[in-house]
Amino acid sequence: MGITSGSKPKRRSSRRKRGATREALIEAAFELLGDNKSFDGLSLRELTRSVGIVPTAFYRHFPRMEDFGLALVEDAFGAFRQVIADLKAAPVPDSKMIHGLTATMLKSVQAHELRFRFIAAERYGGDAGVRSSIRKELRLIESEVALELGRMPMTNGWSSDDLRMLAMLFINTMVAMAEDVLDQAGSDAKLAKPLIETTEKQLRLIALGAGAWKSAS
Amino acid sequence: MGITSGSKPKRRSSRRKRGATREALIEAAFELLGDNKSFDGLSLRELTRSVGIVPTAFYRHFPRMEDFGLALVEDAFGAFRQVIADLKAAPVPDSKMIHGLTATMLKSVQAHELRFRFIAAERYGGDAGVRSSIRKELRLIESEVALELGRMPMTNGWSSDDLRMLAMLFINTMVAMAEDVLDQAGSDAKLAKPLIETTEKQLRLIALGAGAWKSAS
DNA sequence: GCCCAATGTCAACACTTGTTCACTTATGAA
DNA sequence: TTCATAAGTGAACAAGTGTTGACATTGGGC
Repeated sequence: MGITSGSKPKRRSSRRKRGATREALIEAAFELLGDNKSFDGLSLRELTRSVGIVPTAFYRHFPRMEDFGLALVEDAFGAFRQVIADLKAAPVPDSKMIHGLTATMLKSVQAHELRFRFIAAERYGGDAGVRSSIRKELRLIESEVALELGRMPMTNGWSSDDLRMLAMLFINTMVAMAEDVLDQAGSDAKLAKPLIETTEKQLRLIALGAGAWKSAS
Repeated sequence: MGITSGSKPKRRSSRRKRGATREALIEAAFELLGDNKSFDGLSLRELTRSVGIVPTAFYRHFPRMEDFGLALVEDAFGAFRQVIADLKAAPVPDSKMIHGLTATMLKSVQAHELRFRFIAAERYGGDAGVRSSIRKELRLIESEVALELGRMPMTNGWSSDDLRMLAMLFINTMVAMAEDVLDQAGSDAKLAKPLIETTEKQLRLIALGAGAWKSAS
């Protein structure tokens, strides 16, 4: 007897590993959202359908849709932090630093395309909970970048307010590039090229401004 | 007899003036979208409900939902152009130019709050048609701003590419301020203050960079 | 004043949606 | 091996959805 004793021919669906369905839901959501949809236009049913579970099973993993949104934000910013780490780790000779930054940024953004699409789309759109959660995460990243900028010789003697101001400007410019690349070019390098060239120019101009800051005011 | 001859007690709803319902639909949409909703989460029925007409009447004004989206973009950018005009018309003594620009921008954005919310929310979110339409409009505004920047003595001898680059940077910074103000401060002047101060600093830094541009590269 | 086009109404269609409830099944720790 | 519990099922509910077609009313240009 043993194993065969309780076996039935009708096994409904091969169950996933422990936390796998949760991840599958998140991944499926990013995919659906990447296809011209926004979070609050996303339905629980099409989500579970594309994962291959019954609608009600959703609640086993997320008690409310709101919690799901926050999980998405968390996951997406995991990718964002990875990008920041890449930027820090990238070996950039000082002369071509800006070029290196944009190139690394471009590659990372394209690698995590769906997550960045999500962040861009939901940053100012739709659900309030998701939005404020994104804002909070961006603030943290601002702090991190500000800290990094403070290490550079160029910013000697700057107030922390000014450092943060510069970090925001830097991030905004980078994010704008990311958004534009995803929106217009996708993974097409040819289309992306003029966008990153413009961004490089902007960063150089900002660097020039930073060099003249305070000493000239 | 005269007027009373054909009158029935059951007049369903007082009809609006000629194009009024169309405008009412647009206005209602902005209001609904301002309340934590996004365009593709907007339903035809709740829209018509809030205007006070029957669902099917919607099609009398817009054959498809898509056309409605484009109408919204057009309307919203009407407001945006108004802001640009305000910026141009504002009497700004050179010494306090940047302060004047941000102040005017802030006032205009708050005056057309709902339209700017819409632009911010749909710029990278949801419907593809709306998104690309917004991008097109922003390009036009970029050109206009680039032209204006080209008139300033600071940009003497700049290539049109560089002018456009600067215009994009300028607009991005302004738009970021607008988005943040709407998202965090609403119409509360106290909350908005630090945001515009940061923006002013950023613009001053950009101006410094522009002053050093090309001559230093 | 007449009349057609613009605008609005009503009923009905076939779906999709979120959430509940009571069950069944598999898994991992004891 | 036992067994509590996490994970998935299926039926059912009351609402909400977009779109159709045929009909009613109004107002502005002739």
